[in-house]
Amino acid sequence: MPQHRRNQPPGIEHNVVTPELLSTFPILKPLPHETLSQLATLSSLRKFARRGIVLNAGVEEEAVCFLFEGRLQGVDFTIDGREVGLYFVEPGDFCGDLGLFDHGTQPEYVIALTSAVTVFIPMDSLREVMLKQPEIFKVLGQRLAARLRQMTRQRSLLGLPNISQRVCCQLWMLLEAGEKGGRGAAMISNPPTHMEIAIMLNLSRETVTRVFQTLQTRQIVKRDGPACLLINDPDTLKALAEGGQEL
Amino acid sequence: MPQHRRNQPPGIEHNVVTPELLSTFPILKPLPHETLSQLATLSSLRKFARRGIVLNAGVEEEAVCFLFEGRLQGVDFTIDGREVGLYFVEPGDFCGDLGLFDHGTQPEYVIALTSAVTVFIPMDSLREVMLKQPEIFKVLGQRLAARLRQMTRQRSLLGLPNISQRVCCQLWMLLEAGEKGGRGAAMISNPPTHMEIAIMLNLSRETVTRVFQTLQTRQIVKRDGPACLLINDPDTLKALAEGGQEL
DNA sequence: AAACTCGGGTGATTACAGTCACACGGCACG
DNA sequence: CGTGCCGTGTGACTGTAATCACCCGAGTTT
Repeated sequence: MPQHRRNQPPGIEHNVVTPELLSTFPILKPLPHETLSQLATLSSLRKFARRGIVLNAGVEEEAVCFLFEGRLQGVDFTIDGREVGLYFVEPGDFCGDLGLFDHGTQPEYVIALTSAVTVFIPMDSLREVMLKQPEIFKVLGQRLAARLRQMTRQRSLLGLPNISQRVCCQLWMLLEAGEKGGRGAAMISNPPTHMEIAIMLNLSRETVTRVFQTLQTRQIVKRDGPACLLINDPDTLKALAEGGQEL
Repeated sequence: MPQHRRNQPPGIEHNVVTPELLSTFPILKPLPHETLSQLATLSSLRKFARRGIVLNAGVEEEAVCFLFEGRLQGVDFTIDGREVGLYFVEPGDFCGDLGLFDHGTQPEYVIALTSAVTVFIPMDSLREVMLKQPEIFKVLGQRLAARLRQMTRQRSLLGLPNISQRVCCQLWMLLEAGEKGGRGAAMISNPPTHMEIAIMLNLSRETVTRVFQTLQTRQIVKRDGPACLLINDPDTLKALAEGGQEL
């Protein structure tokens, strides 16, 4: 955890969940203080090391996981044990919310990509709150819809027969998700490792590395330390992503 | 449309939507008759020929599509024009409901696999109804969750490196979706064509055909006319799907 | 300082699925 | 009736990504 946390909410250092901590999450913010207090007493703060398992697939998770710090990833495993990357969770966001809607089991694993600080709010209490507060229900529905859209996009990515195009497309999506920056140059901070990209795109790590190599020699992207990937030439990247240009 | 429709609800032959027709859809059934009548006056009956485009991607669809008869498929296209199969819609089900939650655009196309009869209900009226009837809202949320689960499963299918395993897994899922039947034999009615399976699994049509050939010569499956696929040996199919056996 | 791990980089080899080309039967349709 | 389309079946060829094996450097642990 290299970067400093500024304005650290109370509670973190004592492993205690305060209403203030909860209210740092956009979706919980509109809740009345009283509700937050009640939720806070039921919630627990949990920290995970890199590669730690945050949510287990298959079991009926009894809590929704709110990410305060770090980065998580939803992953699944094929029957033969291959890892499949599904989505990322960034600070302020949450995961494991599917059970809120249908009482079903968590469909995929969620693991910590970096060490992470999370708040677990019991599923049933949150569900109660959500049913009483249509506003929250609505927002949760929107999030669900957004995830479905995202999965659809990702799925169509996998349909691309050209491998470099697939990688470039993924890079482009990562760029869109992060800050776009000004014309002519952009960057992706804390980019996924080659391995992580590979499991998202059904590729081998080596193949991803090779694509990155050509992207680098062609000056389209550039590594700037381990936590930053510079996109020197977003236009060309876009062209590659859309198949308007071959690598 | 070879098979006879028994108990045809009123309205179909006059291209008029009646409340009774609407109430044949499970999700609308609990609604009071008055609400149904109102929705009915706003709705329209639309028929599609095979390969007809039911919902367009990108545009903000102004209606949710309820399928009365036939079969639809959600499809997407990659940037380079390849078709990507996403999911099926069976009679009694609906599609294009994502906009109900987030007012966004329809993420994927929906096309008719057979000639189809549908009812289009304006999105905004349905949204109003849903917000007034928490019961409906809840069911819609459940459906959304179910689709997310289904997409996740399908995504992990695509991660399988062994092609025959992928096909067998898909067959197994189709089998689960339909009627299971007794031990020792089962069937899939109206199975997708090889081409349709191929675009669902990111394969070429020929490859799917070849897998089917070996499945047939090994007596695991058997064609019974164009509308039925017999699964002689579900156990072996399952073993193949789970990688316990090589083809 | 040695011994790790982890992320990245590279070459040689090879299996294997895509592509192309064509053939065949069924069925709808004028 | 012939014509055309559609779904399926097959062979030959080939491009290409996976695999394996290895190397390197930067951090960390001990």
